[in-house]
Amino acid sequence: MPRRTQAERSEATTTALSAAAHALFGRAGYPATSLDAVAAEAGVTKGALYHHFSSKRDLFEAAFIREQERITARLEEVAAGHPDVWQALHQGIRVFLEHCLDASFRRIVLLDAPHVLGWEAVREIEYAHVLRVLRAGLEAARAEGRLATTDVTVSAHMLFGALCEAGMLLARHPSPSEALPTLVREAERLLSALKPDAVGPSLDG
Amino acid sequence: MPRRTQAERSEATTTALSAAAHALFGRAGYPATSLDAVAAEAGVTKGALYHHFSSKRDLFEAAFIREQERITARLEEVAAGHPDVWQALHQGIRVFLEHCLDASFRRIVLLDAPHVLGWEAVREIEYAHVLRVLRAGLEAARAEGRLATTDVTVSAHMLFGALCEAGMLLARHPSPSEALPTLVREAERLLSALKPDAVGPSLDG
DNA sequence: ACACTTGCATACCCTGGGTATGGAAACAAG
DNA sequence: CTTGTTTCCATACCCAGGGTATGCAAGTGT
Repeated sequence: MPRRTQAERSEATTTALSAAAHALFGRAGYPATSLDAVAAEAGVTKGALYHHFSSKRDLFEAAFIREQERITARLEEVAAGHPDVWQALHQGIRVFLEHCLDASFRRIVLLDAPHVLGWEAVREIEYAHVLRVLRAGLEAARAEGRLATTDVTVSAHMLFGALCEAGMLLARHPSPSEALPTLVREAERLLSALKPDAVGPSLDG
Repeated sequence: MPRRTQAERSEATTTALSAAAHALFGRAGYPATSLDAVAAEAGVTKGALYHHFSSKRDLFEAAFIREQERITARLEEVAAGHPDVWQALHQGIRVFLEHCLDASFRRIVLLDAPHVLGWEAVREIEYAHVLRVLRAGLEAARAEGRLATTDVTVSAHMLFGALCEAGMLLARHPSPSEALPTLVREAERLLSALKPDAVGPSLDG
């Protein structure tokens, strides 16, 4: 590699490290992934790693953000393709659940992130990605007067929690393609609770 | 301590270790808790620890089960005190959310367990505790013809996921006591989606 | 051409999970 | 009450792996 500028070198190793970290964290999980292994996979040494990332946690955060951007891009695509708010939400649910079949996503986002980054940090980052899209969807429905929820943020969070659990359930199922319709149906049932004509949380029979 | 039988000694140190582990894991979290610290807190050494527990993970599992038993006992109490199925479920939601204000519970059950034990193991254990109670509640409602869900297991899981997220939200709120009513309301809204007269997951407007 | 900064490799430190060994106390058998 | 055996646990150690310190070569501003 003759005559590369500093910025080029820097960017090359950074992305190589980020990609290697993403691959290894997603395959083996956080604790089973050593920094030496990441550096080796990226073709550099730990010295380079610590020059660009301050800690293992920092490196993991990069991988986490990478995953967030992937799923967010998919969801925004879906949202853009469906002018009707509820249809967009329904399709978004399906796409999210299908996305949970990806082992790296589950490992990094659902299993390791809360523990490694802490709930606060995860929430912060997700607010700029997945939760932003979900919130936007609910907000749009509310603007059209088609949402009964008082607190959109809370609803988005709870719905997201339910979807994550459903995603794990789906992935663990012996035949995910068979289980998917049921999961989607039940998820949509929960979503429908937010519609204005739902029975609501009254304490009747 | 003059003349103690083997079983007594064994049981004493085991419970001491278990209690110490529970305390430290709950306060500092899994990675920040060293086995030396646990042993010291229990008044023994690592030798004793490894004689009774096979690994750090094993020790954590004991702490996790301890937490499961605590919340499960509370919920069964609630269930027993409310003859009406839906009222029991409503009260159960409130009690669970309030229980999330306990930092040890959040740390051990919500944050660390999935990562340390793996989702499968957590699910297995929760099936014998929290999820068993929730499932029983939903099953009871179904037996009375007051539940629309086709798959009770799936509904229980998703509801549980939503409640955990709500619990984290509650705990992080600057004034949990103020936030609690909203959280409970929204949780009940989701729960009401399972009632037979809810609008359902149809693809209407 | 010069000092100076950036990018990274090598070598090292040290916490902490896990193991191996040995001894003391309790139990079983004669 | 011995004597062999097992249970319980402390001491000492191993080593993987996250993080740090140092040094050097390749780029960079003047």
